[in-house]
Amino acid sequence: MDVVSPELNNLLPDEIMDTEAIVVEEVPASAAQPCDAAPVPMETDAPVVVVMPQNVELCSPSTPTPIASAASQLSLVVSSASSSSSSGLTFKPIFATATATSTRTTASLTGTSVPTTTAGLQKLSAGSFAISAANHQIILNKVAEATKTSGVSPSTGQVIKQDGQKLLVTTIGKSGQPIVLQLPQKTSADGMASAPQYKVVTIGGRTELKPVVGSPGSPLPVSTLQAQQLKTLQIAKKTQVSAAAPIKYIITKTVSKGLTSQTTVSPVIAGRVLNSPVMSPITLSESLNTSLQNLSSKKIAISPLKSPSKLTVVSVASQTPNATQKSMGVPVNMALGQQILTVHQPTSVSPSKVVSSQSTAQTMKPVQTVTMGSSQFKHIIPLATQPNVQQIQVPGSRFHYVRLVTSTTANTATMQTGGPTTSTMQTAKPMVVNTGTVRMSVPIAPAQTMKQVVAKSLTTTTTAQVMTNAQTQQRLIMPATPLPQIQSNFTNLPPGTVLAPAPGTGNVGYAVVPAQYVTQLQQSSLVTMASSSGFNPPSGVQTQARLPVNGLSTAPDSSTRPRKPCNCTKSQCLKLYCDCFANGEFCNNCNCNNCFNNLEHETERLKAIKTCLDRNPGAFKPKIGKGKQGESDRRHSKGCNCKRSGCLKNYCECYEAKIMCSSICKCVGCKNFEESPERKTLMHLADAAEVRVQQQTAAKTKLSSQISDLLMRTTPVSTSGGGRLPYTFVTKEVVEATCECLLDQARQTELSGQPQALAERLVLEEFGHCLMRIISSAGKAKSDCINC
DNA sequence: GAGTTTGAAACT
DNA sequence: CAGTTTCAAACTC
Repeated sequence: MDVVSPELNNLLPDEIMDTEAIVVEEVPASAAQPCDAAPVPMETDAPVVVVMPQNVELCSPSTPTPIASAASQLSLVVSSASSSSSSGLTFKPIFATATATSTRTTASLTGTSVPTTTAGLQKLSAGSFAISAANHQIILNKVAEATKTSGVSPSTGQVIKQDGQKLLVTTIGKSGQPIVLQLPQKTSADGMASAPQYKVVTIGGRTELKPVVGSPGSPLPVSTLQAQQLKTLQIAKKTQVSAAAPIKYIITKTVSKGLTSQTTVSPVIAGRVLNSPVMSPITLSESLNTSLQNLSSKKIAISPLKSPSKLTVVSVASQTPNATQKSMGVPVNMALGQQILTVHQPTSVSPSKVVSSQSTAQTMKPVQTVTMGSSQFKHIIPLATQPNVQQIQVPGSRFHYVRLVTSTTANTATMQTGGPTTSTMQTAKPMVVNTGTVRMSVPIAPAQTMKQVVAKSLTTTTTAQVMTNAQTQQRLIMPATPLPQIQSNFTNLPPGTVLAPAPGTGNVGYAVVPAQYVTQLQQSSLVTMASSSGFNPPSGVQTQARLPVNGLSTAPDSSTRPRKPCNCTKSQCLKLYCDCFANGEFCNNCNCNNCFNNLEHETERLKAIKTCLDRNPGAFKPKIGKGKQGESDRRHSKGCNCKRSGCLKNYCECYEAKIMCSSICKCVGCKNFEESPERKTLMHLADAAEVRVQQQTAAKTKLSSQISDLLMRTTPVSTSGGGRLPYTFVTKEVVEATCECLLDQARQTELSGQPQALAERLVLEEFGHCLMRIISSAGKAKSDCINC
């Protein structure tokens, strides 16, 4: 295992992983807040929520409730308020009111406009199960009065009881992905432990409670979960928990886009933080009550991202009272003294993209099992493709942050391989975190990237294979301190895992991994897998998820559009001069020399990132953001400083971004403003050029069509007479199409200001091209006729 | 494709 | 913070 030296770790940007202190109040779990309580800020202001690129629908058993997802998030927060023996969680559907508070952060995270109807995290009263239509969150609050019974109430059909625990399910994503919650083993009157029950929360489907034979800590039987994509959360009865210092569990599960991708379960993050002086436990209610204002100033570290939409940061822990906890994209539930489990499960792609891999998905039910039980707080987390690298997908995210946090008061955390897995998750390698107060912010891969990787694996091999191999290939850069502790706690970490102590935090570690890093890891895993399974992956290792998925091309968007290769020669691609680096990407297929922006130079790269952030904390933030009120929606964050280009060339960042210069620009002789005639001219020319290209394309297409049509009609003649001369193909339609091409060419040359002589020449050349097409077609027709 | 221009980033 | 240098992209020929 490679370990990053403390010196290097100190170089890592604090902004990325350091979290701001979060003021939380310890509140009894029973203190459920009304559903209309203050919404919990989502997104970046909250530390523990995982953003899922996938839309999820949460439906109550009786009344399926499709949820329009403004964001893709799924988080499970389970908090144990007391040592109560009863095991029950109430699940009561309640629709929360939408609030606009969370919208802002969402937008900042995703870089896209989010409907203001996004509702904050809804808090449910006891025995209730709330579904936030906007945020798609389900909060399961432990209710004291609900402890009498466990299981699903017929009337409500939504009761999941867990004594002393709250279960918060926050999800935004697509439907069809049930979540199975194994209720704590209930002790019957005769003292015998009853079979654990699994609460199946079908997102977008029905909810059902399934008794399952097996120990709480054991994986779910395959038979029970087959044919379903399940997310299993096993909640063992927690005992000996101090009521004064309730321990809460936060389980955040992320599901990536794609229905079948779930089978290729991605790395899981597991982290747990015990109560500490600085981290007092907070109840769900508190987290819900935590206003955005409180959290806004405590945003988590942000990766060097060019655009917020690409930010994938999961922050998790704060070690010192003064430590701040920042989180990108996650609502906070980050409570001190909470156990936090972040599980990322890249699930699938949109149904339309999963057709071909559907069968595979069925056979590979990714099941994530988290056992939180006993006083030891053991967490058994079957790890997916990258057991130790929890991947939280945020669409467009480019950077991955992995953070390990150990509590100073925590017991020695140990991580060991979990028990045998009998479920379909054969590949899932359970990871047991024993009382390890470790929080891990997991690297996140761009949704597209993840989806692509998943798709490839699905189409070529089984998920199990992917997972198994991924484990051996994964490599995690995790700042973690103290190193010895972390290392001892994560003996299962695959070779190459980098752990480093975070600067000044004593025992806080983190890792910063670019999205492509994960992609590379995954792809390398696929390679390994291929070697054992006979699958030959594409030669291009770093494809950035732009390949078609199952034969269906993924709709390219701005975030996934191929980036121009860089040509850096002196910067080693470790300075912002390099667009790749500036965008938080690895160089791929670039023309750079002596490139260090790759996996082979991780330490240098991290150091460079740190340096950039030290110099400018916003170095990786998007340059184009929203302007002030009354100004254009988009403007350069810093403004340009152009002197000679008039801001009408691509040298100007404003012009390049197709936005006008603003008041903050320091440019000289700026012509990039609304009323600028030069700008209008340029815009006109640009538009005209685009139109011309379209017209020309259309004309040529038409010409080809006419010729083809003509060939179809003249073929019989050719067969009888040994072929027709080319001029016989010059029909009225062909002439018209040819003229359109010529006129188009003429217009183009005229608009471009070409001399008349040149224009005439170009037109003639175009005419020649047209004739050649006609002749070629005629020849082809003749040839075809001879053959027939 | 080589050379020039340009402005952001980096440096002092 | 301002001036200078470095750098790579944009641009020109």
